Amino acid sequence: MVTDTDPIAEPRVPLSKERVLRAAITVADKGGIESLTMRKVAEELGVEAMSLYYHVANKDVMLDGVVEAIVAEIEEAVGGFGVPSKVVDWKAEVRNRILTARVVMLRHPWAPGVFETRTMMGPSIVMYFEGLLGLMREGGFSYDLAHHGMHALGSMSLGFSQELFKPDSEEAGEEAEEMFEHMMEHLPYMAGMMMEITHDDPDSTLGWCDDQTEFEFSLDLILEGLERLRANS
Amino acid sequence: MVTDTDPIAEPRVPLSKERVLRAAITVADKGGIESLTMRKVAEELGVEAMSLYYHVANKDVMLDGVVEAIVAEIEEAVGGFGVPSKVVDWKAEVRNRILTARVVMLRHPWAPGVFETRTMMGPSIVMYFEGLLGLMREGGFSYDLAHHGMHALGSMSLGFSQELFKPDSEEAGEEAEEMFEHMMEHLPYMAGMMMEITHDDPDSTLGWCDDQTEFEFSLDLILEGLERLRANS
DNA sequence: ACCTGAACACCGTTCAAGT
DNA sequence: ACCTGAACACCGTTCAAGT
Repeated sequence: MVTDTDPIAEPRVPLSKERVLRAAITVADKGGIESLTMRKVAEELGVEAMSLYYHVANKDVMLDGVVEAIVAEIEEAVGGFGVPSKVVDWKAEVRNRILTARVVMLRHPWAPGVFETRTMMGPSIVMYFEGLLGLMREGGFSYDLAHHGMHALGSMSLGFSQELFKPDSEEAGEEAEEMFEHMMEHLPYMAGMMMEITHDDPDSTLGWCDDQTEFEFSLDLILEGLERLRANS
Repeated sequence: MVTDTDPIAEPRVPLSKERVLRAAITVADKGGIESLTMRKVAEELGVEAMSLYYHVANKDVMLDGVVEAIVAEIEEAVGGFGVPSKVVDWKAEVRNRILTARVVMLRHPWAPGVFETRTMMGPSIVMYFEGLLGLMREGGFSYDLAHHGMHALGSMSLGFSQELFKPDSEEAGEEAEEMFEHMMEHLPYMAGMMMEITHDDPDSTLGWCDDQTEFEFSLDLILEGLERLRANS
């Protein structure tokens, strides 16, 4: 049996805000966002739910902390949010930073949903945007255009696009045959697109959308649009 | 007092899926998304919560229905999702359709959050995208480019941009003075942007971001990028 | 200083029962 | 066919109490 002095016993490391946030991320990584409850986080830590409230005021500030922790992961992945004094290729640097952020976000597929419910941005995210803004500024942008540009990038600046209606099942009920009949009749353009695109692609009809490909297409469309505006200003 | 035969009594119109969905939208319009509970919807209808389950299987399918109802509002606002056989200016038509959708979404500020939690798309949304796709196709797009384009538009195609961290309070706690000191020291680019942009603008520092202006800037950036790709293909 | 037990208000949902 | 009462499992959170 385990006592206080048992050398085999786990060290019984005390709780802390950091441990709570890490546990929250672990829980969400394992079970998705709907599993992220105070009680589950406590369980992950081997503690009662009420103990968490000593370290985080409530669930909302816990989620703020989780967002900050994810941004810290991004900071580590990109090697700091600093801005070199001379930026020769702003587009390449911004693109690289965003695609690196995306790698982190893909490790936490539930995170975009949490980011979007946050209303205030903590210091880490501010620093992230400060870095992006700095890259654009040193890359030759006016503040005004850079500001528009950050808005245009939107959630992409943090590496996610929040796809509307991920087509994992799409009309999953119907027979494929019947569904195709229906499409030919009522959705001529969708049907045409499906036929043309699946033509080149041996994957199933649902495999059209390579998220990474679409993300990079959209990102480059915006970055190139901004570069054009910058060059003509 | 009111009895069954009292002619003054309200007609006691029976429940229906449509009435439930309309009530749900009313509740969310009044109190925001967190007030949209089964019990509140029932209360809005003067009925017990459990009665709803006779008309909608559960809350999730109720939300699916709510999304469909909102898209129906969009359909009415744009005058149908049809595609003219000759499209002379795809950009203007797509732009107009999207900005009209935006007007509807602005009436329901809670709706974007609901849209983004939906996983399957119902028939109305499919028809909406069919219409957009048709406009692009008849406007001279290959299916492949149109497909990329729809992904690039993302949630903007339905009229919302889901701003990250709406800066309603942003560091609301600190004194303005102290905050400015802090910014000058640690956030040189943010501070510079703030100074340059607020310079032209008599509004408060937090009034930079006109959502409509930013939305249209982003939308036009993407539409013009797509037009360029279309013209060069 | 740090953690817990009991309790409260509020969810979504089931099910047997009413009309 | 349509609606309801009572009940259950599960939330976030408070508060007085333990160590």
